[in-house]
Amino acid sequence: MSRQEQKQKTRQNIINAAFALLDENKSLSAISLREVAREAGIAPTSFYRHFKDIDELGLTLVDEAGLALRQLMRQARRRIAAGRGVIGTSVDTFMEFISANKNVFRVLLREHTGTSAAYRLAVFREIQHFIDELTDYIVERQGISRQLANLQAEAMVKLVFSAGAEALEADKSARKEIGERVKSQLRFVQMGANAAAS
Amino acid sequence: MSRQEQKQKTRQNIINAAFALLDENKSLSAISLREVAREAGIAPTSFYRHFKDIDELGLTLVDEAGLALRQLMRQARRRIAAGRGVIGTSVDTFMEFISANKNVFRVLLREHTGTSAAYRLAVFREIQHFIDELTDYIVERQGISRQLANLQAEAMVKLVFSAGAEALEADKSARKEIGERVKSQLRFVQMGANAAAS
DNA sequence: AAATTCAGCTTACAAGTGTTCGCTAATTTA
DNA sequence: TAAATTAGCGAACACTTGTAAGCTGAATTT
Repeated sequence: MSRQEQKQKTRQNIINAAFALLDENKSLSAISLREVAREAGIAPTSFYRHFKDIDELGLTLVDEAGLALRQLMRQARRRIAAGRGVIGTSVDTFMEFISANKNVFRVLLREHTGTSAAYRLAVFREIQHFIDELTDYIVERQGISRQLANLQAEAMVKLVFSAGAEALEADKSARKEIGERVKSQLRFVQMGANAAAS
Repeated sequence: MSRQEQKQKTRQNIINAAFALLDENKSLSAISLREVAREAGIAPTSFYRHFKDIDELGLTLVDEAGLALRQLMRQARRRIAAGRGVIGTSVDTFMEFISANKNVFRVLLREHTGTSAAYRLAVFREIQHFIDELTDYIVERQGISRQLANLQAEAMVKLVFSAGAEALEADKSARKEIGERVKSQLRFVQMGANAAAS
């Protein structure tokens, strides 16, 4: 294994260790450098060979989480194209993603209202990205004004994220129920926006 | 001043100190006992004369915040009774409350997705309370089924809280804009729910 | 083959943490 | 008035934290 490869691997170990520590009882600002190092199996001081700060690691995690989110969106669109309803498919895909990547979603959720302005901004950007893409989709699909579509998209994303927050700690059957509720609520929003357009 | 009075006063000092520390960069789980004691002007060890834990203080803060929220609701209802639209009045009242009690609202927001299960549950209960009261109001006012009203209320509260989160860090003009946006979104939800009822 | 680079290590330190113990001084009770 | 209670304090404890300094050994370059 070349030196570069090894370094890359250790870096990934650190990232994985951090995600593993971000369970329901720890936020980004609460994980310590030493803790991460311990989990990653390296000496505390070796951490600095890979990240300037613990904050730099944090921002990396937010980036990775945002990336995963975008992949999720693509997946949802693919499924929609294959038939079925937009809202139903999207929510189901989202819920599946959450239960399969709990800690990834947790980072976004937690840091969205967290204590670090930098993290908050980073998460905000990821969510905005999400809203923008949904806005495009709605404009195209429902043929309403961009402004209305944006309001609708924002409301929908917020509702879905809120539901996701609840779903994180729920078991399978509760998650299903949460999913159904949010689907109804999304339909309210959709109908309301369409009504407002005419 | 009697001994009891004095003790009560010190206790309140501790609570106030804690709220003061909960600015945009600190969460409940991040404030240390010693920090609070310093701010309250007492010795670290004296803290234990008033609270068993720092967690006990945390739950007290959540309770106080919830109380403030309920007072807010009452105030909003009073204003509505005095005329004007429901949604407009409620949102305006809410936004005023937030800018006047930033740290109080911050506690609810932050700990809602925070790292302590106990805090999360406590906040969840406060929000649920809020939703329940709104549900009653909607049933009475819009004459739709309890189930639909509950879905509507939940969606509305979530949207308002999300908007509140943004408003916390915004300046006055941005806050106004956020308020207008969420009002539109609430109308979407309302129209959608009414449409679903018929 | 010799020189350079550099990921990872050990050691060390100052600063902060929660919590125990025993004391004091003043209020409250008997 | 004497005894009991108790809010608040200082000292001390065993931790954990971030980070600086300097070394080692193996991969890389010359």
